[in-house]
Parts: sequence; structure tokens; C-alpha cells
Amino acid sequence: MAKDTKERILATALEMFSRNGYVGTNIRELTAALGLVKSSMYKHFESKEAIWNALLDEMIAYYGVRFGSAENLPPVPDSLEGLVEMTMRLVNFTVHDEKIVMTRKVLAIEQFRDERANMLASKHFLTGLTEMFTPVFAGMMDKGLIKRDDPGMLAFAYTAPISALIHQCDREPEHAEEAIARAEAFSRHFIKVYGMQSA
Amino acid sequence: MAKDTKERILATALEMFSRNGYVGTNIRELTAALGLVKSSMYKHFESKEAIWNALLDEMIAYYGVRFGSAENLPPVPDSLEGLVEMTMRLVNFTVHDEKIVMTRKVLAIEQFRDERANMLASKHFLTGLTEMFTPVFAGMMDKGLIKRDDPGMLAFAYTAPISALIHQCDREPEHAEEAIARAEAFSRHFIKVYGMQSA
DNA sequence: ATAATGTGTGAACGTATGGTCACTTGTTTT
DNA sequence: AAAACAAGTGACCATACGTTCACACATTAT
Repeated sequence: MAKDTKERILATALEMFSRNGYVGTNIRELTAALGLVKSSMYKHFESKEAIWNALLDEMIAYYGVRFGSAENLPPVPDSLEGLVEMTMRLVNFTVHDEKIVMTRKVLAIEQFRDERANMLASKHFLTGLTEMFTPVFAGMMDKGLIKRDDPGMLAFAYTAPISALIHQCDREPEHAEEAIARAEAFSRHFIKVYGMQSA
Repeated sequence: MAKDTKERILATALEMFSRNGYVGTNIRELTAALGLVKSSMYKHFESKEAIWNALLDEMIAYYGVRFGSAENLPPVPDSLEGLVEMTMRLVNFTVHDEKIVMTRKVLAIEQFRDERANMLASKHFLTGLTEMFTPVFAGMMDKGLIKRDDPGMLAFAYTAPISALIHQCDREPEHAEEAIARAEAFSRHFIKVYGMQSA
């Protein structure tokens, strides 16, 4: 077929790995889903593990772009309501973007078997969001929107519950809207507690 | 051997499933770890899946005892410091009890492949701790230790970050003490924010 | 035009896996 | 003592899996 077969293999692998894990996925099914025969895969990857490694390379690169680069640091909101809006935009995006959802699932499944998955899981599930919001809260303190405090601690207290609800969406997509509503309720609770009454 | 072979199979299965997942575990290895030969397993379980189901039954029963029964509801602390102490006791226990650690790992790995694992994962990772702490916070409000607010929301805001740090211990046991210290720091931050200044 | 390269195929391979079965041995029941 | 049962064994089976390879057929390079 076309030259994009390699990418299609990766896309299908991500999908299958996120459902059945690495060991639970076999190359017959994977290639059959692309209208190919299993031996064809070996024209694009030298082994099943090579697919896995390429997939992780992709995840790491993508994570670097989304969370690591300075351009993608979210702007500091001008109001407490702005924080809620920004948060909900981010939650809605991360919960509905299929590729990101599948990435989180794969990391959850493989985090104890693969070192790089373990590292990425820590970032996705804990440090990523926190580091993203630390400068946001620092900025909001400078603007007098939020009581002065340790911005890293605030970011952690804010993002960990949000992250837990994002996970819940991955687990029960049929109740995603409910979890998203809880995220918004939590965000509003948070600004009520930490926000300056003047804002 | 003895009559406890069935339980030893379950214990070893939990250990192997928590490392390599259900599909990644094979009966040869499992029985060999017990000094048996694979066919012996079938004297105790009718299939590999039967082990999995028995293990889940056990997990569900144990969860019911630990989180579901009224006797195990934690007492309402008499001081803010008491909340920190109670929390750290719970964190230390749940992080160092090998069986509970392995249970969480298995649930993380299998949550997208097995319905019951999915349900249990939701409880272990989200609702369990929250429901445990909701009456605690309600009681602390009654005692005038904490500002009156929605106890369920407070419990969620309190337990989600703690839960995230427990996960981090599962992922990187070599940095467990650091994560536990962060849990304590968060707990103190929390009582500073939500506690009555008089307490 | 020809060679080289990239992409896909089908058959075959060695191995690992879950599962079965007839058999042995030790313990319990009768 | 005999029968019944529980627990463990080794040989065997069918299947599924990752991988290899000789081959076919385009497209591209020379």
C-alpha cells in the first residue's frame, strides 16, 4: 500500500496496546486491522518490541512538546473565573482527545513493566500538570488574585484532584460528563478557598 | 504438599500479576515458584482465569472489610494535628503493606481489560479514600476544628493528592520516603488552609 | 532498458502456552 | 483392610505466537 503504513501500524498499535496491553496484543490482529498480513509488519519494524519502542519515542517527544516547551505554558488568567475556564478547556481537551486518552491507558497498563513507561506515567499522572500550574499560580499571586502561598503546593493541591477525575473519565467514559462536572465544581471550590475575596 | 497450596497459588499469582499482568503470567512459572509442576495447578483451579476470578473475589471481599464496614470507619480526630497523624498512619500502612501494593498494581494494569478490576480501581483510586474521609471532616466541622463546608468536597480535595502520592510510591518505591514526606507536607498545608485558627 | 529498492504475500519454523489425562502416592473414610 | 479421595507428576495435545524467508510486483534510480 502507501508509504504511511508505518504510521498506521503505530496508530493501531497504540489503540490495541491501550486496550489489551503489550503482551495482550498480537501482530496478526494488528496487521489484519490494516488489511495486511502479519509478515508485512516486518518490512516496517524489525520486531514487535521495536513498535513498542517507537511508540514510546513518539510519546516522549509529544510530551516534550506539550508540557516541556516554553510556548505551551498556559497564560496567567486575569481573574479567578479565568482559571476555571482555562482548567475546563484543558480537561475537556485531554479527556476527549482519543490519542491522549489511549496514551494514558497504555502508560497505566505498562508502568510497572517498562522503565520508560514508568517515567512517563509519573509525568502524566503527577508532575506534568503540577509543573504546568505552578507558574500559573505564582502569576496569579503576583496579580493579587490568590493569597500568597507556596505556588508549587497550591498547584499540587489543585491538579491532583483534577488528574484523578481525568483518570476516572478514562476508566468510565460513559460517565465522563459527570466527572468533568465534578472537576468544575472542584475548581470553583478551590478559587473560593484560595482566591482573594476582592477578586 | 499441604492443603494451603490453593492459597499459595493465589498469593504467587497476585505477585506475578502485579509485575507482568494477567496475560504476561504463565502457569509454568507460577507453579514452579511453588516447587510444583504446571499440571498440579489444575487440582486447585479449573483454569488460569479461575485464579484471576478467585483473586478478584478476594480483593472485593477484603475491600469490603477495610472500607465498607462500619467498624473500620476512622475515628474523628480531636485536633488538626490528629488528622495529620491519622493520615500518615494510613499512608504508611497502605504504602508498606505488600499485598495492598500488589493489589493496586494489578488493578492499574487490568482496569481496562476486566470489568470488576475497573470497578475496584475506581474505588481504590478515587472513591474509597474520599468516602472514608467524608464523615471524618463532617465530624471535625461539628467539633469546630474545621471551617464548615461541604465535607464530601473537602474529603475529595484532601484525599486525591494523598492518593496520587500513594501511586507515586507504587511506581517508584525507591523514592517512597520522599513521597510520604510530601504527603505529610500536603496534610499540614491542608489543615493550615481549612482549619479553624483557634484549633 | 535494467537494476535496485520498497512494499506486500504465503508458507514454514521453533517455541511457549493453557489444558488434558492416565498414573502414583499419601491420607482419610468406612 | 479396603475403598475413596486429595494432591502431585510427566507425557502429551492443539493452538497461538513472533519471526524468517523465498517470492511477486510495483516504483524509482541508473
